[in-house]
Amino acid sequence: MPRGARDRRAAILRLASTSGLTSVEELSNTFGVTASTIRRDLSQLESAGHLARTYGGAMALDAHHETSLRQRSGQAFEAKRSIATWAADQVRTGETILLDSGTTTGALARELATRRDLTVVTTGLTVLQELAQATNVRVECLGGTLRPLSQGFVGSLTEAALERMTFDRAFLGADGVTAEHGICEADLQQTRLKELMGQRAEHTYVLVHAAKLGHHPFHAHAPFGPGWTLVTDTAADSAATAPFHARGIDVVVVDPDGRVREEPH
Amino acid sequence: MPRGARDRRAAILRLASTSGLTSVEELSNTFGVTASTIRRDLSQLESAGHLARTYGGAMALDAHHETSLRQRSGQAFEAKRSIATWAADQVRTGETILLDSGTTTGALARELATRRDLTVVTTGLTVLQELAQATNVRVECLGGTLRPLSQGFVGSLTEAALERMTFDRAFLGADGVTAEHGICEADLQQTRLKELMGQRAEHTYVLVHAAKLGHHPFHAHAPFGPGWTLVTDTAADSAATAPFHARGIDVVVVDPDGRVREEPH
DNA sequence: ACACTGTTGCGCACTTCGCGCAATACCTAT
DNA sequence: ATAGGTATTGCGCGAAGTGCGCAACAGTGT
Repeated sequence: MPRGARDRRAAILRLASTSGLTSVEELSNTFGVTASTIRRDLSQLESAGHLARTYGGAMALDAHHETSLRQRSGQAFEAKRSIATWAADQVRTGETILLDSGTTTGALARELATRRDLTVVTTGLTVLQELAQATNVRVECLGGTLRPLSQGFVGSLTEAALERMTFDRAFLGADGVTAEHGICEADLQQTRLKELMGQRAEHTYVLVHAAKLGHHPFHAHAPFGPGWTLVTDTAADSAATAPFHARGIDVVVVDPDGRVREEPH
Repeated sequence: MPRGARDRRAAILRLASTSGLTSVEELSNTFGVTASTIRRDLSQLESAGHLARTYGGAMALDAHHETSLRQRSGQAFEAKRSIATWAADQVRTGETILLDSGTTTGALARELATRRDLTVVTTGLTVLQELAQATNVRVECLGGTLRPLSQGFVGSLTEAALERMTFDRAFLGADGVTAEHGICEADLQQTRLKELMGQRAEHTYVLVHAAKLGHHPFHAHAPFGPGWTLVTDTAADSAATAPFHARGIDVVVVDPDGRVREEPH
């Protein structure tokens, strides 16, 4: 009954999700097939990214881990980590900072997890996940409606919460950035929120790896505020950063070792 | 230099966390020790719950997965799942429901992740993690300050957001529950929040597995509101549920197959 | 009816794993 | 400082898990 192949794989996923951890032998007995077959199933499910194989079995992989693992193998991961390291270095003890949603700010949150005497306010689920166990960091969430794609909170609830607070520093992400139009996002709700976030901080940084410079995949924009700093990685050549310089925007280019290549103002 | 044992394990954790996935051979080469030693390290780190071993290596385990796996092997896990299944069955299409923080409500969120046309509002990070990829469920977070232990949001931000909404159903967790004092939590901030949550819903359910019945580990309480329903599992004998009946509180006892043992009103 | 794709079970070689053992490094208490 | 106890490490071996090729078979489309 080879029809059962798809059904069995789905069942394996369900079992793994509910029990968290399953063994090849257990699955083999449950479905009455050989261990070889189970192994093949696990191989396939692993390739699909729904499962992680362990010694003699498999473990469930939730959405966060799924994307997280995918992110880590992405080409921009190193760039994001460099940017995050630099950004973490700007944060001083005792400050209250605002972290936008996104993977880059998630990386920054990871860097900050071991700090003490720090308040991190965020609109991003990724950030919350990274700081969930950081007992020495005060973590606040602005709330709102969860956007599935960006894993961030938006909406009137978010904006209302934001209007009650100010910050020492705000770190924003972006889907794209151009010197002319500023931050680019999928919809106006997000750009308005980012604009608001940037306005309520003493120092505002826009963290984008080089590939996003000069691109605007969507048509909602939030212009750079006065004094905002653009932070990117060494994959950005001077042709990419020049338009920002021309408009008087501070640009910081960080290399993988954390050194800064140029920092005009 | 066996002093390096602890350092090496910490370094392994760091490496695994940043790269997401590492191999025994790679680690062996990096630290200049035998594969056996690495395996022992991984064994220990796995027992400590910081790591998941794969075939020929290990993978990072974030905080969510850590606690999640621990929870799933906990003795009350089956009870929680039974309660969550019953609770999910109460939720009708189109409703807006409120989920408290906690592992039981997290299990409920998991049950609801595949539903459509549903709005879930929550104060719990666990719930958010379970619903992060649930594209057919509208997810809202009330925001607030993250409490590390309960992984839930509390504070004036949470309460302010709560005051702007009402719900068809609210599902609350608890550290303990007695017929006399109601829900028991570690501090007054949490009990006040739960009280508020229960007041703003049409139907309110208190989800607690049997071991928590009759216990009040702390001294902050939130009394049962009128019409609230206590939901627990079959490990609760009639001696445990009787005090609640005596006070006119509806009690639902769910067995692992989802059947209800008693439901007086 | 026929070919084709996908699935399954089996055997085999390879890799990885866990455990016991002896030697060594580290820690601590006197 | 020294001595005793604990923890760590490397090595060898048997056991377990894994991947791959092969042949047989089910389900599908022409």
